[in-house]
Amino acid sequence: MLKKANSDLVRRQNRGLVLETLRQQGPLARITLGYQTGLSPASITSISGQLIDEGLVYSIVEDEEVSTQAKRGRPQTRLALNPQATNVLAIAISVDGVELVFADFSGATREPVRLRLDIYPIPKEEFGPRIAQEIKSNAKRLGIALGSIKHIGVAVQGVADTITGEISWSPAFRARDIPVVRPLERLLDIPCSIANNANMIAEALLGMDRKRYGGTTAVVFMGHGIGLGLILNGSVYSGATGRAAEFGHMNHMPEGPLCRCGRHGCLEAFSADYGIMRMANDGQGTDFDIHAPVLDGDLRALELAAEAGDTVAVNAFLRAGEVLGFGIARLIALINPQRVVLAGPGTRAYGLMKDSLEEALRRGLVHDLRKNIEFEVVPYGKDMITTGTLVETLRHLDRDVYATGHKSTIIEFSGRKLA
Amino acid sequence: MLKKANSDLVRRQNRGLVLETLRQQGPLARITLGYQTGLSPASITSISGQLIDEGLVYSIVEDEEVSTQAKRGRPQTRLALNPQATNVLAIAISVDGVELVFADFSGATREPVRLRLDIYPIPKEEFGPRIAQEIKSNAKRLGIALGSIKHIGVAVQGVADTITGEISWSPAFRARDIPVVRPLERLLDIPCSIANNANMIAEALLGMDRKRYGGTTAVVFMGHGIGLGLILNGSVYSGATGRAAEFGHMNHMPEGPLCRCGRHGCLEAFSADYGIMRMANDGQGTDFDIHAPVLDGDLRALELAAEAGDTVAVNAFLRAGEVLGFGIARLIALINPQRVVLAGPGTRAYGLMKDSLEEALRRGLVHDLRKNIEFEVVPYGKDMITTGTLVETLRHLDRDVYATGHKSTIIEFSGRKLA
DNA sequence: TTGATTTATTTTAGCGTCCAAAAAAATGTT
DNA sequence: AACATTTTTTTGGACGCTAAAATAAATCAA
Repeated sequence: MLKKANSDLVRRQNRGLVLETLRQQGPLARITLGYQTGLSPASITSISGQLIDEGLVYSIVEDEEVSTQAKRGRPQTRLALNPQATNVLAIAISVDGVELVFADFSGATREPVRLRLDIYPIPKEEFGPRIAQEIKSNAKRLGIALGSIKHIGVAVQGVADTITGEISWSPAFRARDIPVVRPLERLLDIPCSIANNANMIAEALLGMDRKRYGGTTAVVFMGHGIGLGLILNGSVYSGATGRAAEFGHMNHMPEGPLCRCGRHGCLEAFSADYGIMRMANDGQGTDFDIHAPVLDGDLRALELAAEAGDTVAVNAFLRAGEVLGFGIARLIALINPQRVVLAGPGTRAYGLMKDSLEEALRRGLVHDLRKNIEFEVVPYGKDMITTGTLVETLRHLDRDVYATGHKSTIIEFSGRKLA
Repeated sequence: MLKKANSDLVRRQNRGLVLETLRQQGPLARITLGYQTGLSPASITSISGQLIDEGLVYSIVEDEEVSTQAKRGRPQTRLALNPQATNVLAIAISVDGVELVFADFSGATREPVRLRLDIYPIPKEEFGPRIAQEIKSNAKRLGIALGSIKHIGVAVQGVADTITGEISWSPAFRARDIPVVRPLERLLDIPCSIANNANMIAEALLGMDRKRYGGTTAVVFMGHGIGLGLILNGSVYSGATGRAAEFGHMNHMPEGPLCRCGRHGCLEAFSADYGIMRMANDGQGTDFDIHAPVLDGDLRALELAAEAGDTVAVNAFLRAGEVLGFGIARLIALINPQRVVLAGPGTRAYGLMKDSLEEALRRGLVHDLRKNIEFEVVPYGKDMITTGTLVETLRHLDRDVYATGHKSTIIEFSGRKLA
């Protein structure tokens, strides 16, 4: 259903457009900004004037002639997002621990902070307060005023419920339904949101190259688990109840090996790191502790063995690739994306899985669907998750918070209007 | 990325809103319309005035006091969509043949026209012209001027490419890549679009009850094939390249029975009517012609046998239900919809599949995901597909064609402006 | 050095849309 | 007939956008 439109909408949308354009393209002169947004120079003057007054944007004073080689005419003065306008915080939670990344309004980040916390056994009510405490002390240490932080984005490995703001289930915790958003908002008085980390990788890709990933893209995350981020018509889709897609727990075969979730035959029971290790260790998984975190050294050793031709190791990776291939075939049959991206630390062993994965795609998918899909493996950077979280958080500020303008704020100062 | 906003956008959106509100809620007084849309009475007067001038809406002259019991105050005058403003046409193509349904701007339909055409063997270039011919003659017969038809919506069983406007593949044709949109537009000079019939059923549900189906709903169509219509965040999603989801050809098991698409183990090879018949006939499908259309009488007989307790028949339905259940479990793991709807003629035998389907859901899906999903079977009406197509077509007119207003049209009359 | 030229930005004047408030319309009540 | 009530229309103003004019700030050329 359509929504009512009025001049408020127009202002919000165009302000948001200007902010997003500056964010994506870096500092731009007003004339370029006008060209990129489609707005007239007059409107740009008006909108940017307000944004400057509000301290969100500033006019760059070009020292010397910079790069712009002496051209005729009045020189351009470029506008940029003001880094000091606000701060944001991204939090990544996984079996590897908890990481905080502070950033300013321009998106520039501070050094990531890795918390020294054993979160696995933590009782569910203690997690939120504990993190809030860490945020406070680290912000203080870095000289960031708590009040200057306008949003906190949390990315978690596992199932995040974006509506209740809880971690429904995560391999990083023994507990379930751990409240995160509520306690952080209450204790810190900062708006907060939570999402699944595969979705945040999708956001990061979208932030990197909107043209490439902007249509319909499936981002498969391979690591301690198998996750999925879906980009549909240019924006990241998160499930109906706010719960992200559970691709790793899509069933591959009814009577398969035991999964960490308690079911049998989930995709991730074959293709996540623990599935591969189990397959290599005993082929059937009878005496293998699937809940123990897989050490990267052990996995690396298995990869080397496979590369050296060890049959058991080779087969473990081939099986992982095959099952992943069928999973992707099913995904394609449902969603029909233009592009499938493999990401995450698990892609390091992609070479060992490639053949069986492609064979599975051939067997599991009609040619018509397969032929138009671009397939790619992106090199994995550990910071993709926090980067994506920051992208999402800053876009939220651009579109929903600062696009509105401060008119209402001014009125709030009292009933008395400014002359 | 956001788009530029201006007063043009405001007008279009609000005009569209008024048209959609009248379409969904029937005739309304201006005051009610204002309340429903959130627009002020002044704006409603202005917008509806224009719509009336353009002949899209008219003011109902209430003969006598009608239902409105004598109330104080100026009586309401209700506004309604003008049926004569335009006509539209929905075309449904399936193995059962081709059906035309003409409707006016209010959505009132004429008697469906079932074409006498054997389309299966038709060469791909002949289909479009042939249909165009039929449209012309039937419109003439019904006294509908071709020029009054402003849009044609086509729904097809199979894979429709909404971008090229071709039928990529359909069980109703021997040929592939049959152009539809292009020839109809060229020969009739009427804008045309094509979609998958499961998507059109989703549109029909959405049109019936927006609140119920408006969030994220998966509509599974059971019939000669297994189709899927996805409603994501309130609107029907069609795949990236414009190709609708191919749920029926999602692989269930690598070495399964042969499917009509040529692969082995597709969902529909177990659960579509021909899959069930094959299973009942020989259990393995060695000497069963899967390409022959299944006669409804035969299927009905099998259902009766199963209801009477015939083991082979019972098992065929149970197997169909089981595989469909696993397919739906996989679908849920990916999309996490709020609601799953089963529709189509195949639901007649739902009672025979229910137990195994539910058991498969239990085995294939983590409890967390399963517990929040509403599951329902809707009784199937043959007209759902054309109804959905008309819903979509009329919404397109409301939002994209008539929302724009006729200002540009007036200017087009010549360079000369009207005084 | 000065005026012409060029390009970027700001100002001005006007337009379209929305809305609050006032006015008008159309009916019922007393 | 005067008043009350409800709906619809009209009026006057606000907001945001834009074309066009004006202004600003530089280079170029003589």
